[in-house]
Amino acid sequence: VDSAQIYRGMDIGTAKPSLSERRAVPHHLIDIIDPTDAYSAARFRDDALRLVHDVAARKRIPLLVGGTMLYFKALREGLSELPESDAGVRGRIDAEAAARGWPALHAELARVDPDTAARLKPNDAQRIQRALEIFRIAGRPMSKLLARRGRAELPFRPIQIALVPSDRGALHRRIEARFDAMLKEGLVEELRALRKRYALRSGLPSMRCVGYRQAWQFLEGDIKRDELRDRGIFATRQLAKRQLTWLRATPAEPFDCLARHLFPAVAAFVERELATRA
RNA sequence: GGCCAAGUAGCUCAGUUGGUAGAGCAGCGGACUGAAAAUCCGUGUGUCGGCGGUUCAAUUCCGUCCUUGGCCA
Repeated sequence: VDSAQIYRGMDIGTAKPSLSERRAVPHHLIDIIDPTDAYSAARFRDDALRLVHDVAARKRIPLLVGGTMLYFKALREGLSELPESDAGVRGRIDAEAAARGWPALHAELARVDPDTAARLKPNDAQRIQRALEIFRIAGRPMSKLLARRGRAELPFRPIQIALVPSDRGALHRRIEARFDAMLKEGLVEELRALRKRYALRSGLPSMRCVGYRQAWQFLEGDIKRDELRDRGIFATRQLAKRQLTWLRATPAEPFDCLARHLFPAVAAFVERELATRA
């Protein structure tokens, strides 16, 4: 469950598991698309359901690991039936936004889909674009389509475990060390090579990933080396904070007796983690 | 040792022709349905370096001391 490790060639900045780790435990949904392409929550849900089925059929236990919380939510709760994204429609909306500004498109959305416009801010480019895209393709407002709940029932019972850092300062120190290590391993050089191999643009989802966005700015000469380090660390911290916001909004379930019985090793791990905390 | 400049929010700085101050970044909180490591929203009391003086009133003017940087010895 990771929206960054899907990209081929983006190894250092996405902290992909090493080859030996992948040999010890088979990993999935890594290196599945080129950095020029885009993935989606819907594709993730389909892929994840298929893989869980396959793994279970081999009498193994599927572990869903990662921090892309929207993907978890899409898997758990399902998605409504909405039209897929369309590059042509998005291109036209982008052009209109460049000319008139997003608040103008927000006002336009308010005319065709007042409910969705009411919950979106006038500057939320991405969501305004999506809502307009849906209306133009489907001819119906997004709010109406969302009213029909997607099929949510899962063919398995997920046991959810989240480790929330108890010391924000320690988290920040680890993030700093992590980004320094990535720079040392050659994050900038990796991106330089990727730019030669693929026709990349700064607006691509892959190039907006934490670390790659800042390394791109560095290669363009927009920022200096120390700014690359600072901004990479800032962006990682902010991502971690958003993930914590998701976790707080996710109702906690007790790690119950059945889970302990089924997964004694996981139970032991959780107990050890809890024991190290005050 | 002398001269000059600077000391204001965690950082970089603005500002107050005297009525106790504000931006960017960071941080913190929140939202989240096919781009989500994305996108967006909210949130700023800090001995305005210390001490003293002038004044109804000083962060602002004056004196002095401290710190930092530069130049001269």
